Amino acid sequence: MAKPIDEAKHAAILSSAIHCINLHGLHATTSAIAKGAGVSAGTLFVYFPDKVTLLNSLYLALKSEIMTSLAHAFPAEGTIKVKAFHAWKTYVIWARQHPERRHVLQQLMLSCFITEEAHQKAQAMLKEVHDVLAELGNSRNGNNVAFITSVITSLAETTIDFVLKAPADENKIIDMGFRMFWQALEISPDQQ
Amino acid sequence: MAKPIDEAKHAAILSSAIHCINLHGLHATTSAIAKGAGVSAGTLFVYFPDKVTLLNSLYLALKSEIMTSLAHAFPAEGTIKVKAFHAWKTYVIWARQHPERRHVLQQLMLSCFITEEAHQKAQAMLKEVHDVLAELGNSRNGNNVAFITSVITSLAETTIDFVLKAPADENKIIDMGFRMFWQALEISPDQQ
Amino acid sequence: MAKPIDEAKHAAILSSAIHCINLHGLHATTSAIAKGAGVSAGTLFVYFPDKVTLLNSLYLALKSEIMTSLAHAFPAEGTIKVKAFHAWKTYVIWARQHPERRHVLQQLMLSCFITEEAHQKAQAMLKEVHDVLAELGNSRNGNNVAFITSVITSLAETTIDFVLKAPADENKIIDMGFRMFWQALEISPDQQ
Amino acid sequence: MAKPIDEAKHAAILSSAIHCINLHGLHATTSAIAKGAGVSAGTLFVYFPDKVTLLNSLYLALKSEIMTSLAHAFPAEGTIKVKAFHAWKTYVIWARQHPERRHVLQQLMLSCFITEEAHQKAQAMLKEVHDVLAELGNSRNGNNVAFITSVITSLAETTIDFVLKAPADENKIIDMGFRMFWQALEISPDQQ
DNA sequence: CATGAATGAGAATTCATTCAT
DNA sequence: GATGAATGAATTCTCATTCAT
Repeated sequence: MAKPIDEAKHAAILSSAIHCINLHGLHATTSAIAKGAGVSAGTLFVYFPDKVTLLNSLYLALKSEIMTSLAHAFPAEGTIKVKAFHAWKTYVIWARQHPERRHVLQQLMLSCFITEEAHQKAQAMLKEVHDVLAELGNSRNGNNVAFITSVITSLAETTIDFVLKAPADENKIIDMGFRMFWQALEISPDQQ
Repeated sequence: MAKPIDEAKHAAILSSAIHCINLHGLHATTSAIAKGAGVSAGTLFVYFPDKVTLLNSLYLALKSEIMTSLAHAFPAEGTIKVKAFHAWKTYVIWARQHPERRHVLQQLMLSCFITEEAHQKAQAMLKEVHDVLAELGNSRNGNNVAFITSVITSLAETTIDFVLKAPADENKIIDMGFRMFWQALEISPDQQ
Repeated sequence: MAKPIDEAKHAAILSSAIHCINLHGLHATTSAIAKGAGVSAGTLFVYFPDKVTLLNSLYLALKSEIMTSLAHAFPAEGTIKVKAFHAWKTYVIWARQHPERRHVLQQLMLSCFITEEAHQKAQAMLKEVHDVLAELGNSRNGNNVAFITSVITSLAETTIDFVLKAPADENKIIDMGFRMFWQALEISPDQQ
Repeated sequence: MAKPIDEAKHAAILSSAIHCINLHGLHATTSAIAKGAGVSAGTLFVYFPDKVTLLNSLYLALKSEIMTSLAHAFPAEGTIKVKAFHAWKTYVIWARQHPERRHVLQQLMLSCFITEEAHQKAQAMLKEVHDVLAELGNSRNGNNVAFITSVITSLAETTIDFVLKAPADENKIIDMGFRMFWQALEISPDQQ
């Protein structure tokens, strides 16, 4: 790779970017990010050609981290419900552990800086999860996989918001959210 | 008595802000907003003391618009399910009709510019809707009104995303989303 | 005169200008001055064509006020020392009573806004005082009237500074300052 | 180690500020000052965080320069009159050589931009001179050191004004001013 | 005349990016 | 590669002045 030598600096810059963007939004300045990473303003541009590229890299890094979490200890042999619960719980816990990363990711997803290419790479990484959801979707609701995916995501987001507000009830809320999600899937396509 | 303050200009600035922020995010410049509203750069600051105040006003204006839509033709005499469906459908259709307003509102809600005071004013405006949701929450799931509110909101957001992608299926998707939501509420607090 | 009708407004604007400039220097804005005078931003420009003219008018008004004070109860029949003490005391007391006017006058005199014409008009107003000083100068130090004038002024300014710091000792300081001034004049032009 | 911070540029900015403020008062713009110093608008803010800090730095730089002049060739072994004459002459000549610096210093001293801290730092620098004046004050007029200080300063200012108007008579005026000052000190506290 | 909204040319300051060291 | 001073276009906001009401 043409990547510069010091992998640690690359990571430090992304990590500092998370911290700065969490606090100041996408207005976070490159020099603040550089300072937070312990490098000079100029060095940041050795690792990332410009700020937009940095933001896209950060977006992919965060998405990738979530994917890695989901892949870990994945119950490949379990029932579909077990798989779904694994994904659900993993995501909620990741977000609980890293609320600032989630906040940054939300801002990046809404921003006009993320390129179509980055969106597609992120999509590709989701493949494994997508397969589980496809299985779910197929077994339940016609072929509306994309819709199911979005519903699970948004219910998960809501669950996370509440876990963050009431950490003590984490397990209770995770369960309750998952039950709502599971129940939601019980509809039949033609039911009124 | 000089030129009286021009309500139309106030509205034009907010409207231009929606357009600019939709395209360029919160980086949208005040001078672009002013130009889009057909006023000079300085005039914007006659109507809003500074950019942050403009953003907060915009936030409240959008929230207020949604509330007005919901209040219109509200089935005060209907069953709880009828009321909930009215709210659901109204919101989804508003967002379908004004995707750029929704996008701007999402960005504002994530941004660090909205003051606590504005959040509280918005909350207060939601009172009517909140009451419906409270009724729902009480009749179903213990007292978890806040959680129910968030779930309905997030499911609605997801529904909107899909309506925007497939406008032809609008009614089908609205129904499907609402059924998922309704079904989700069927869980009992102690169910495993 | 082409002057607009309301003499009271003219005065109110000058009075407000004194207050504003005392607090914020020559950066004081015309709209702040107008508001302080109880008139609208536009009305100020009915009475003064522009800000520079306002500042020059203010300069002349303050100089004129001092002249009026000096002329009042002037001991035309007294000895030269009596006349000088009258002038000295009158000026010091005016400044003690109106420290903000003195502060504004100092700023105006240093500023680059006062026209040569205004300076000359002020000079002309001083004629009476100038005559006393000329008499002083002639009786003592050759013809160095201008220098004497400056010396008396600067000693007076210093005296004022101290009266303002220690109002209780006003009379003592006024006397002490005057004695220093009088003593200073005792030099002979060729003395070493 | 990148470009080291350029002391010459720092000085050039202060020097340009003197020139601009002399001509246009404290309204002198930062960009005019930057241009005059041969640096870009942004560079000025590398050396001074904001305009007010620049003005305070300039104030201290000018005061410091005067102090350095006074300290140079100070007749530490001379009589009190010799010391006083050294101070007097040094100051008058400095002002004659740098009338624009004196004009700027006068404006800064009257302005509302100079912080209390800067005033105190300037005061501290004056210590040596203050000691001479204290000696003067004590030997003559009770303990009125502060008053004596002010008198000498104001007489010096007057002297400078006249030297600037008639450079040919410089020495004559310096002597005459000093004799007036010296004579002024001859008063006894209780003399009428 | 009085008003104050409208104007737009600046003003101070920021910041992504470059480049000499 | 690393540094951080230098840059200057861009940005928010100000304010003397005008003019429609």
